Amino acid sequence: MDVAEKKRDKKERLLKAGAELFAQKGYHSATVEEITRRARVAKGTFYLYFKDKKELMNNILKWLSRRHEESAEKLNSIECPKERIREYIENEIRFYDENASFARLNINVVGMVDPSFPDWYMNIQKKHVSFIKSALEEGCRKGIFAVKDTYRAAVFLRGAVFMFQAYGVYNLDGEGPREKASFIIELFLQGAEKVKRTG
Amino acid sequence: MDVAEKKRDKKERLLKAGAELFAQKGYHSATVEEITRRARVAKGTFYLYFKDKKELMNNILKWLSRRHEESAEKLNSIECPKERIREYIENEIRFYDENASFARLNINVVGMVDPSFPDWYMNIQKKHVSFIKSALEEGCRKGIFAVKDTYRAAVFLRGAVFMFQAYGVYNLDGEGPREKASFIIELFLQGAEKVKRTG
Amino acid sequence: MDVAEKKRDKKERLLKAGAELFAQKGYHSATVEEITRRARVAKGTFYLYFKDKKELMNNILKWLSRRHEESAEKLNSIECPKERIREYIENEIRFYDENASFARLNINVVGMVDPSFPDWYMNIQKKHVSFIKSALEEGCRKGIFAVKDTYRAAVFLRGAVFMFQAYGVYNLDGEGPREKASFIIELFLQGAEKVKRTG
Amino acid sequence: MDVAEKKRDKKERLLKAGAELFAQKGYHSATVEEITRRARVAKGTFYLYFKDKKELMNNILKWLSRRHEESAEKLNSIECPKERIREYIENEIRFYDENASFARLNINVVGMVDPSFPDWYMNIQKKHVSFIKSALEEGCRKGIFAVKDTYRAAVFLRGAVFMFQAYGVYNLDGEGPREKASFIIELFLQGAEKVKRTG
DNA sequence: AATGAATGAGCCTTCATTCAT
DNA sequence: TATGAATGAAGGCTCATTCAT
Repeated sequence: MDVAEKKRDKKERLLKAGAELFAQKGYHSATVEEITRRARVAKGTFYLYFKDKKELMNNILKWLSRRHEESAEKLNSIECPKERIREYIENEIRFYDENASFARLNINVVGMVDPSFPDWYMNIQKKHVSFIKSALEEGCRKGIFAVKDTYRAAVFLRGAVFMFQAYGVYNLDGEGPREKASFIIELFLQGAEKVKRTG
Repeated sequence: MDVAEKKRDKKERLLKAGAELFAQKGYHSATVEEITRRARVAKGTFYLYFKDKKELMNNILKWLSRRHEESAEKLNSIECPKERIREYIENEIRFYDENASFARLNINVVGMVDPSFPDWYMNIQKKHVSFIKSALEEGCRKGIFAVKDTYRAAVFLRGAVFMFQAYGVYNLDGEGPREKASFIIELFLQGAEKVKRTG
Repeated sequence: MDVAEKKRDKKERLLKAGAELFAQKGYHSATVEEITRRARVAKGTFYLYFKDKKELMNNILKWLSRRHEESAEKLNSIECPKERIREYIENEIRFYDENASFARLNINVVGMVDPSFPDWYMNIQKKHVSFIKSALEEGCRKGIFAVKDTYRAAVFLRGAVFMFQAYGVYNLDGEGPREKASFIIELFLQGAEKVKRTG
Repeated sequence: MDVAEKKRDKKERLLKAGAELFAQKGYHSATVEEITRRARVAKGTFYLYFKDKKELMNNILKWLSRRHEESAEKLNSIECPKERIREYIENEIRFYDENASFARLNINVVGMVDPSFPDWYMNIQKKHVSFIKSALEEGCRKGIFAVKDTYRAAVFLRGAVFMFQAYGVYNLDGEGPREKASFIIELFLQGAEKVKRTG
């Protein structure tokens, strides 16, 4: 492993350790000392890779977001908007299942430390909402969906997904992403009212 | 104003100041000094009313929750479960609108400071979910709703409501609680699928 | 001793401790911990009286300058400019003898820590020079002195005095202020050239 | 350029960079990192040439002193003590004009960092004083000067020169070394008193 | 010899908490 | 009960120095 690789490795270890600890104890309660200890690195080394603690946080957010986005890349190639949303939901739930620390971070970060953090967070939400919105609009054009206000409907759906994610993170739930996703999309599409339906 | 009242007064001022500052800057960034200054009370006095900073937070959470619950008390007297849910949603949105600091606190508090805080938070969520669940069950029995898994459906709805609350707090939205509530309940009940319905 | 007095006392103790330690080891090598220990005060207490270490330095400089100026106040009431300069010199030497730490501070401070420090220092020098200059001008008008360039002559004399001060501080010299002052003024007035003089 | 030359070159670059930075920001505020960067040398290389930062400072002081002494070497060949002093003064002023960083260093160094530094500094002063003293004694023997206490007179003159140097460094003055030197020597020799003189 | 990544002691500063009045 | 001065533990960050390459 050459020097450049070693450096990359160390930086990743710091990002990982930071993500875990920030998620576990919050930004303030996680100390730089603790982070470096977990990353098996001396305290001073931290500052070779990050200007300060805040920058680590920013980097973690970017780093995790990128991974999150990567996990969603394949979605755009799905033709059918209904199916696309289904996959989106499944992917969301799975990603949170597999990246509990990201989930907690997302939640923890809101409103903390730096005024820019919550903004960053709401931007992510807005991206999700706008992704869903496009799919809904396309679906409406194609005669699959029937919603008048696609924006609000997207917020609505995003909320439902989010809550399932949170429940998953807090271990209040015990089922797989696929089942959850199916449940959500079905309920979203068909509603909860007792009516007779005809195809 | 007798002594007992005066005491209550000071305690409330501290609770209020704490709630505002915690919501604004987060738990760690709001200092005891700042809180007491805003409450027009000497720093030492703080510790006559609260064992420590954490206890203030706990008290604030309880205090705000109580107010939140009070705002929801009338709901139980509503006969029709559909209407009850509608009112619940409207009340939720309105309460967050009117208590933005509570909203932010709720969001901020998650995962912070003390392992007990997120637990407390999820307990609140569970209460909401279980309230919705009961209404759904009742509605199913009465032939108004048709959901197989009332628990998941409740989580679903709670999520949708939550996201609208959050959007409201972050000023990303400009409509009244009533309209939002109507939108949510309609979508929840009728779904988004383009199908013919027969009564 | 009431609270206000106690506070004043503590502040003075910190100023004194700071002056001594800064003089002894320089600004950077003297730690806040050390200063508070010497002032018999807890470390945190320091920050009740001074915003930071730099502010302590600034306060010390002002504090010592004020004392220095006070020691020179009586000078202006001396009629004869020659005598006034004589007294000035004597006072300078004595003040440095008695306030060795001030002397060292003056010397140490130059160019250190903060760009404003050397400016401050040269301003002090300029004040001295301009004091001497006035006396020389007055003396010229009264026919006591004969110097064409009073400004440069003042710089000249100030330098001579300064060097005697420094020698005193560094214990390279063993005579009293009065003798030194007399020597300086005589040499300044009569020069070093071997010539016959007639009254 | 062979290896030995290269080494010398690097060492000189470090000395130069150190001298400039110490003069500019003071000993503590100039970091080894900064010094090596300016000298276009890796950080670790520093320790191949100097045991530690303090040793660099010591070397700089010696290095500059040597240059200072070299600039004064021709003085000893001047027969007439009066002229020798005149040249000495001129050289002093000129050297400081041309080596402002040395001047600042001299001033900054006093009392800083290490107890040995001010000692070193006062030793330089003593050398100057003793140089002047010899010239004065010789002048007295030759009937040019008339001073009883040549030691104190030398301190006196050294101080005057020093202050002109300092004023020059701080840009408070705008004349050439020759003029300043003439002014100083004249005032020193003839004094400031208004008296009739006969040859 | 040269490099620059890595180290960790040490310092300034903050702030929750205590305590004398 | 109320005050606010005093405390000191703890944390972020710097930087001289070491060391593997």
